[in-house]
Amino acid sequence: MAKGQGLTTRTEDYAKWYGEVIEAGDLAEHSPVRGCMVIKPYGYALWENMRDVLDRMFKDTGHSNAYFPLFIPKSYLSKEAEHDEGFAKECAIVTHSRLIPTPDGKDLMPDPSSKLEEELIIRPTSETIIYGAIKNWIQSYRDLPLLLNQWANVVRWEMRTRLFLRTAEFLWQEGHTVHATAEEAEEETAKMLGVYADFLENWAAIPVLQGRKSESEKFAGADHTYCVEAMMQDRRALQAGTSHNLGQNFAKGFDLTYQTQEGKLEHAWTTSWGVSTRLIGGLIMTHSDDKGLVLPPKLAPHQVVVVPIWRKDAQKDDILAYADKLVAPLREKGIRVHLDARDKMQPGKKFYEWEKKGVPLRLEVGPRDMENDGVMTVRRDTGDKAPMAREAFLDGVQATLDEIQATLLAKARAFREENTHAVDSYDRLKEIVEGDGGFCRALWCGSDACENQVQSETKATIRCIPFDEPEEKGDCIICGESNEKIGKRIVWSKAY
RNA sequence: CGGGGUGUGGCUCAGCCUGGUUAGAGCACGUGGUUUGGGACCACGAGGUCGGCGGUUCGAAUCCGCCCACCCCGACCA
Repeated sequence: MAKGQGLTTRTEDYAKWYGEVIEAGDLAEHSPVRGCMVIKPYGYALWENMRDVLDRMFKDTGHSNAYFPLFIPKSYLSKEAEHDEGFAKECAIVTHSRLIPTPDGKDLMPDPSSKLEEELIIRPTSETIIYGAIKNWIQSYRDLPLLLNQWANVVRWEMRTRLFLRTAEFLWQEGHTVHATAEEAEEETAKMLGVYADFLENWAAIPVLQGRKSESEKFAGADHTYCVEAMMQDRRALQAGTSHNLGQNFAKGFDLTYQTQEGKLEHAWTTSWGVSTRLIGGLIMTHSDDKGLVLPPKLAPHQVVVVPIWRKDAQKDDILAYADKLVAPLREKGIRVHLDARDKMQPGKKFYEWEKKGVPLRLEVGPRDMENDGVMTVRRDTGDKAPMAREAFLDGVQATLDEIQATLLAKARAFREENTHAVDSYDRLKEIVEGDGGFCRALWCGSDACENQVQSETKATIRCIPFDEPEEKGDCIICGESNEKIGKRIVWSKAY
C-alpha cells in the first residue's frame, strides 16, 4: 500500500486487505524470525485490554493465575498418546545450552559438550508441565477443585503463518482445572465456553456459535472439545476459543490421583481452555472496513481522540485550553481519550491516521467550535459527522459509545445470518463453499468418512455441532444414512 | 517438504541482460520557512558492508558456484 492512498479493498483481495489493515493500524509487523511477529504498542494495548477483561472474568469465576516453565522435558510429552501425536510434529526443541566459535572463528555453533541429557520442548501448550507439577499439590478431595489460569507465550512450528491468525509463537491464556467428578469437569468446560462467548459478544462485538467439535477436530487428548466459532467478512470461519473436557486421560498419564471421602484413590478429572492473540485477527476481520481498523469501544486503546485545529500559532494555546474542557471531563468519566496535539501536522492527516487505527469516536475542535462552546463529532463505524454543544456531547458520550458497540455487534450478527444457509444436498453445500462461502447448516451421519470426503473435496470442515440447533432427524447429505447419532444440523464452512 | 518468486538506505523499487569513477528515485525521516476545518509546499540535509561466502577479472550490485533468509501457492494447524 502506498502511503497517502487508500487500502486494497476487501473485495479486491481480502488477504492483502487484512495485511494492510494491520500495517496501517500500526498493530504488528513481521519479525526477522520466520513466522513470528512483533506486536507494536498500539496492537499490544489492544491485547492488554482484552487480557484485562478476560483476567477479571476468570477471577470472578474462581480461578487463580500461576506460571509454569516455558520448557517441557521431552519425556513429558509422551505420557498422553493422542496429545503426543497431535503436537509432536510442530515442536521447537532445545538440544544444547552453550555456543562456541566455529573452527574458522567466523560463526558460533552449539558446543557438543553442552548437549542436554534430556532435550527440552518449548511448550506448544502446558498440560504436561502443569500436571507434572500439580500432581504433588493434590492429595485429597479437599484439595479440589484446583482452578488455574496461565498467561503465557507458546510455540507451534506451523508451516504457513499469518499475522495474529497463526504465528509460530503466540500469546494466550490457558486455563487448567482439576475436579473430583466427571460432572464437575463437564460443568467447568461448559462454563468457560460461556465466558468466552460472553467476552466475544459483549466486549469484542463478535457474535459466535457455541458448540462441540467433531471427533476429528477435537483437541489431541481430550474427551471432547467445545468451541466458539465466528464468521469473518470473507465468510470463512474462525475458531475464536476452545474449551476441552480432558476426562481422565491426562490424569492417568500423569498419575494425577486424589483420595476420596471414602478413602479410595481415584484419578482426577481435568479441563483446559484457551484464547489467544488470534482474537485480534478475529476483531480485525469482523469489524474493519476498506478505510482500516474499526475497533469496538469497549476494547479500543483510545475510545475518543481529540484533534485540535488552529489556523495561526497565536490560536494554538486557546484551542488547546478549550480542548482540555473536553478531555478532562472525559477522563473523569473514565473514558479513554487521546489528545492529538502534534504540531506541524495537518488535521486531515490526523483524521486519516485515527480512522486507520479504528478509534470509535473522533472529536474535532477548532476556532468555530470554541466560539460556540461546541464540538464536531465523527463516528468511525458509520462515518456520521455532527456538530454538538459541548455539554450535550459530554452528557451523551457514554451512550454514543454504547451505541457504537451495539451497532458493531448487530451488523456482524446480521452479516452472519445472511450468510448462514440451511443446506439439504451435497451439491448445494459445494455450490456455497465454492461460491461466496458462508456457514452451511446440514444433516450429518456422524461418520469420519463423510467428514473427510467433504474436507478433501471442498476444503470445508465441520466447524461445530451447535448447542442451539433444534433437534432434527433425517439423512446425511453426503452418504444418505440416518443422522440419529447427531440428531441435529451441524455447521460446515471453510475456516482459518 | 514439493512448486513458484524475491533479496539494493526505514518502506516500495530502478540499475544487473551488455562488469568501468562517488549506487539512484519516490515515499518516510531531520532542520528552516510558508501552511493547517479531510492525506500541504519550497529549500537544504542525514541515511547503504547492494542477503552471506567463495570464484572469474586490472575492476563485480552486475558474470559463475554454493549457502541462507523471506514471500506466494499446496499438504498440516489455535
